[in-house]
Amino acid sequence: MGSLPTPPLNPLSSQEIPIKNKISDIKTLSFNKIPSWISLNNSSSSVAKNNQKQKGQVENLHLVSLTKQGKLNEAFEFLKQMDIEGITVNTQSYECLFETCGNMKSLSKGKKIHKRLVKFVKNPSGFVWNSVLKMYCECGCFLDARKLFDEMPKRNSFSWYIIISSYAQNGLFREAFGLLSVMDPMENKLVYASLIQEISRLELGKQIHSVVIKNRLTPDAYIDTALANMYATCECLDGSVAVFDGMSEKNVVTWTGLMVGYTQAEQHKEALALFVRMMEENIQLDEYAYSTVLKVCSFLNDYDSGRQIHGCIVKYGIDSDVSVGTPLLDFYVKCGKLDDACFAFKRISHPNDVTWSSIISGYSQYGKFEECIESFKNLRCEADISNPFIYTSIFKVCSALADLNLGMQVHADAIKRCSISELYGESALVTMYSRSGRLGDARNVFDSVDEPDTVAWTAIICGCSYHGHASEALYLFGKMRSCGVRPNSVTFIGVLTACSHSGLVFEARQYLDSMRSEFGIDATIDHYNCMIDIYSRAGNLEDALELVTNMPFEPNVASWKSLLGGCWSHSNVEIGKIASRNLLQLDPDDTAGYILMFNLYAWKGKWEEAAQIRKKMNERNLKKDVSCSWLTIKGKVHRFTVGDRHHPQTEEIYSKLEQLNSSCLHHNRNTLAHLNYDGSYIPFI
DNA sequence: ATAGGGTTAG
Repeated sequence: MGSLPTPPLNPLSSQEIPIKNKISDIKTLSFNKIPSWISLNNSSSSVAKNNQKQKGQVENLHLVSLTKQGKLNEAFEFLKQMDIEGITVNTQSYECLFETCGNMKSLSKGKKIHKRLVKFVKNPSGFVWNSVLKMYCECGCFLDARKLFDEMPKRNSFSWYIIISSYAQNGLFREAFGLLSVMDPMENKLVYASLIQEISRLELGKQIHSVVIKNRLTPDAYIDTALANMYATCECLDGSVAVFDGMSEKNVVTWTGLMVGYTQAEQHKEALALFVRMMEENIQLDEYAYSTVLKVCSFLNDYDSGRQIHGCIVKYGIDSDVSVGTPLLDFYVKCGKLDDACFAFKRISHPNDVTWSSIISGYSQYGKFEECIESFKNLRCEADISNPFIYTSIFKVCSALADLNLGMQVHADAIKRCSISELYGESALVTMYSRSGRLGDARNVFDSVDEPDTVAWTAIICGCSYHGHASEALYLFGKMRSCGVRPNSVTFIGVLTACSHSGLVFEARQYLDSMRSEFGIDATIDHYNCMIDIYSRAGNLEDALELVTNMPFEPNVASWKSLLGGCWSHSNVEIGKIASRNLLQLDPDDTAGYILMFNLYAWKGKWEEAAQIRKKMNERNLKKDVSCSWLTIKGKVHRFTVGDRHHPQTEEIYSKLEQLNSSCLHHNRNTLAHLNYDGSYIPFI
């Protein structure tokens, strides 16, 4: 049950998420998605007998399928059976096996296949040899890789490329340069480009630049572009610009590369200026250039430039191209123009997962929850597309709606599709469960996180705090620190809220002070407001007032409201007057300012003053904001507002409420006061 | 050789 000023949106709560028919999916899937339980073992020999020409083809395909799924043990078992049946393993299968062994860094299996290759395959092609070489490189086994490379019967420029770029990727620049020096540079420009691409240290970059010059590989658009990008990677934008300016032939890739360089150096204005130059020089722009410049506009929040660029895109007729349309729609999302984003989205002829995640996250970020869920439903009906980004956004929407039913469905769906993003998705799930009243499930999700980061820890700490489990929240905060994870400003909101709920005034003050001294985090006004709330709730109204007036921020509505709330709970008219006066000065339309003060005067029997307040409120024609609460039962949302008697079971509900209320009587008057304040029994106006 | 998406609070 939650309480929000806006009515809950719950478009999916009583419906199922559309899940595409699994069987029909499988028919259209490519072979590598066929699950391994569809075994061809039993039928394989008969298939082979029926079609002698295709002997072994089905088996090899199955072998490839198992391998591509990473089921290497099953693949090896199947390989044994193929041997028993006398079926030859073809070249494609070998290549695939080496590729997967490399990807999975399974050196022992890779070596076995290598031995097999040598034993069974006469005169393998250069292509196969390169796949063996790549496997050794990817497994990080450079001794074997080098041995193979030196002895390789069919060595081509791709072999040089594989080993040299692998050396470079692993930081083995000495070895990379060693091989480079014995290679024919003119025949292997690609190798140079790949090596240049891997360099992220300026000294090394300069060295290779001089090698390039010495070997007369420049001027060359390809090489020089790589060099310019390399300087950008080494955070030496001057170097990039120098190479760029020295180039006589620049192509669109060169220009775009420098634009990206400016972006990475957070010089977005310069990037945009470069784009303008590109247009002036009549460079034929491609989708990469548009994509990059649109991201620049997003960063700059430059709606006008973006719209002009949109115009060019339409003129060139590429707004339906997914690689331009997606950054375009995301640009509109970042500018908060969701209608424009939606328009751009609809123009894209083949939206991909990035497109969908961009529009869905847009709706989620701007609180368009209904549209967000609607898009998600459309996606599930229209295409077999999903990714962890999309689910993360949906989890967030479920949190906002506190819709446990939908949240659990989507969670299950995400598990089936392996689409829960580490940390991002997991943290969103923690919040989703905790805000839906399932702290235990939130904890389960948190406990399953491999290495929780600041955000994940913060999510569970805030969850505990939200549920009033202050000591657990503070315990987790300690544990977070002992795990060496640094808290941030949001973490302290959670910690301070926890203190607030259990009246830990002294501890809260210590946490607040430790922010700067121990963690180097500057407290924001939100942190001070938490502290004011803590003092106020605990009845330390003088301390609270002192903090409001002397904190390093101008008090805002929330600061005074906390103080006024405390004055009401602790019946302090004097400070209450100060608080309400300031509150109403900042926001004369804030009803809480009037109501709390009215209640305070009324409680004290100061009817005249109370009437004054009420008069002022009437003069401004203010009505108390109507809050609503809701709960979902069997997928149906039951919504309640103050004094509401529309529900078919009104009588039962009110009698239960009466019962609950009388059992609360022994509590302090705050409990009742809050009920009154909500207007459930004595409507204020 | 160049491009596009997500998380924690109130």
